[in-house]
Amino acid sequence: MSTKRDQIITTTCQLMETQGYHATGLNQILAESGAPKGSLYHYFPDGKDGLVEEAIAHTRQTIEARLREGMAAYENPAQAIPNFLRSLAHHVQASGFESGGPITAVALEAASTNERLNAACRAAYQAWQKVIEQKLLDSGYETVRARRLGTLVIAIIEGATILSRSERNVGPLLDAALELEALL
Amino acid sequence: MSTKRDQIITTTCQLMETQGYHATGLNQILAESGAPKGSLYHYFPDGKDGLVEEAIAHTRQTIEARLREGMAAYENPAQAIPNFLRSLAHHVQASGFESGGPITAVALEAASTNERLNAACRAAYQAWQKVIEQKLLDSGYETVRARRLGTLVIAIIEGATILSRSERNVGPLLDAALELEALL
DNA sequence: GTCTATAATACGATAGAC
DNA sequence: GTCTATCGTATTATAGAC
Repeated sequence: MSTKRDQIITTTCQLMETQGYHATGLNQILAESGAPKGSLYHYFPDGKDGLVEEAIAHTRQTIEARLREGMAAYENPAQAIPNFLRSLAHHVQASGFESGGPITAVALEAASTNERLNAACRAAYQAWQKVIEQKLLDSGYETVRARRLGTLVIAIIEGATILSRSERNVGPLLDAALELEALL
Repeated sequence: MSTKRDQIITTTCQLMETQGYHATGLNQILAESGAPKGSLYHYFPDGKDGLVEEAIAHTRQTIEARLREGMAAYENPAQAIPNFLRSLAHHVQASGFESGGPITAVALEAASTNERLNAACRAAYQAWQKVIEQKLLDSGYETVRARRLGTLVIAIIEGATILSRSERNVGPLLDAALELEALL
C-alpha cells in the first residue's frame, strides 16, 4: 500500500466531488497529487474507471464512518440526523462551496452511461441509507418506515447540498435540518 | 426562430439531463439533432456555453410550467406535491431511468467552475422553489415556513431522483411522496 | 519496477468554400 | 447566409527508456 497510491486516490476523491467525472482529467489528478503519468497505470491498470471506482469506494467508507459517528452522538435520531445536516452545512461553507455531495456528480454522469461506476455509487448510497435506517430501528421505528426514512434522509442530504452549492448559501441544508426535526 | 435552432436546443436539453455538460460533446448534439457543425456557431456564436445556457433556460420554463400545472391540479398542497412526485416517478421509469433531474448534473459540474452556467441553474432552482412556495402561501401556510418547504420540496425532488436513477428503481421518489404527505 | 515521451483519438472552435 | 474541412489543444492510454 504505497503512500503515493493513496495520494492519487485522495486527490481523485476531491476532484470528483467538486468537478465530477468527465470534467476531471487524469493530467489534473496527477498534477495535484504530484505523481508522474506512468505510475498511474502501474497502480491502476484499469485506467480512469478503475481509479474512480476505488475513489468512490473510499468516499463511501469515509462518509459511512462520519454518518455512524453522527448517529452515535445523540441517542435520539430526531436530534442526531438534523445535527448531522448542520455539521454538513459547516463543512460545505468552510470549503467555499467547493465540497459537498462527494459522489453526486459522478452518480448522475454514470447513471445512464457507465454501469461500473453506477454500481459503485449505488452501493455507496445503499450503505449510507442503511446507517440511517439502523439508527431509526434502534430507536423503535417500525421496519418499513425506518427504511423509507433512511432513503428520504439521504435524498434530502443530496438535494439540499446541490441547492446550497448552487446558491452559495447553506440555507437549504439548514432549512432541511429544521423540517427533519418536525418530521422525525 | 428557426426550427433547426429549436431542435438543437431540445437535443441539448435531453443530453444534459442524461449525461451532463462535459460528457456531452458538440458533435453528439449535432449528430442527434441532424444539424451540421457550422450552423451551431451561426445560431450560438458564444459556443457551447451559450448553447447550454439557453438549454437550461428552456428546461427551467418547461419544468416551471409542469410544476404550476401539478400545483393547480389539487387545491390541497398536501395532495398536489406528493402527486407531482408520483407523476415524476412515472416519467423517470418510462424513460428507462435516463431522464430525471434535468439540470442536476450540469448544476454540480458548474457549481465551482463555471459561474455563467451556475447562475442559469440557480435561477431555475429559485423559480421552481417559488412555485411551491406560492402554492403553500395560497393555502395559508406561514411566510417563513412556506419558503422553507419550497426549498425542501425541490431538494427532495432532486435527491430522490438521483437515488432513483442510480438504483434504477422509483422507490425513493415514491417513498419521498409518502413522507411528504406526513409532513405537509 | 518507475517514469518519460509519445501515440491515437475526441474535443471545441474557426477559417474559408459555396 | 449555410455549411464543410481543418486547426490547435485537450483527452486517455501505451510503448519503451532507465
